[in-house]
Amino acid sequence: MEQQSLTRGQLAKRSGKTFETIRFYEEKGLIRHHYRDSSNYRRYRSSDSDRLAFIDQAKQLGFSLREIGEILEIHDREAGACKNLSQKAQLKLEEIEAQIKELEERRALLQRFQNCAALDLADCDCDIIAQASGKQAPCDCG
Amino acid sequence: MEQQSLTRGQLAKRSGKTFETIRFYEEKGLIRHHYRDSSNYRRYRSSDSDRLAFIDQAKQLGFSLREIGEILEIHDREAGACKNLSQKAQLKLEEIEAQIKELEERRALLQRFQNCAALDLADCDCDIIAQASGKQAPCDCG
DNA sequence: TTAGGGCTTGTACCTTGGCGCAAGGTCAAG
DNA sequence: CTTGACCTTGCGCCAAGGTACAAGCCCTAA
Repeated sequence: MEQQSLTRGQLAKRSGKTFETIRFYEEKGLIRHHYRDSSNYRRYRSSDSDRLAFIDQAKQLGFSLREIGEILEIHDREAGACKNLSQKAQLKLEEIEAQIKELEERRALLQRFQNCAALDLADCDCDIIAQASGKQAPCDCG
Repeated sequence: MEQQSLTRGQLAKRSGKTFETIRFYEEKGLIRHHYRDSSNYRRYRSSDSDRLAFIDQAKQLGFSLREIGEILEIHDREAGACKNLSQKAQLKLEEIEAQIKELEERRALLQRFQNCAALDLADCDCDIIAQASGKQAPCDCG
């Protein structure tokens, strides 16, 4: 049994994307139509909905569309290209570690700011702007 | 002694911003020029460089320019407006907590993917795309 | 035959945080 | 008087990840 071909709208429906998004992904090289039918309509393989599911998963993992494009290209080029994929995953993992670290620092900073700002005293004369330049010491506000 | 006024370029230099960024921030309402001189040049207070330093700090804390605008507006409107600022900081803190949680989940997902992809076997026939749709079980690759 | 739904293309728009260029006004020094 | 540095305005551009709309073609059913 031959693989069934899908129009853009059909593929969109199956994959939970919009009609326009399919075109967008195709422009970005993430998917390709298989052929054009006699009405010049794009025809996709039904397996392309798996491909779109993969794109969603990869987005969840934090890969950008550009990166997903690279991953898919590797996948299409070399069968079972685990090595390259593993490298990409490793890099992304390091990126995420760095992002977490950054956010944790930001949280600490913000908590300090919060400690200051939370002291809602009527006679508070701290000036967050003067503090920013270091001209005024961080206030105790009380 | 009067506060000295600065041209756009002077303020830019002092605050480590570009000439254009100053205009951009002014369009966004983050800063305001004090007056226009006889040549129609914008003139800023020298204290505006503190304001720009504050903007930088707030960006570090994870506030968007829009949010910083709101904070500055509160600051300008009410002296020592700690209460509102505290609320904003609290919200941002919660936002950051959520982002960290999300990244940690992403990290866990990615580690699982990594465990699979790292098995770089010549005879690996796992297909990450078929896996994405759930049609193929995650491979052991060996 | 006509209405509708689906498809085609090109193009513009959205947000965020700016950058960059052109055409012109202004000012001080040489 | 001219040159260069500085300023003015208005515009268009970038990435990312889409969304949206118009004008037109295609096909089918009533």
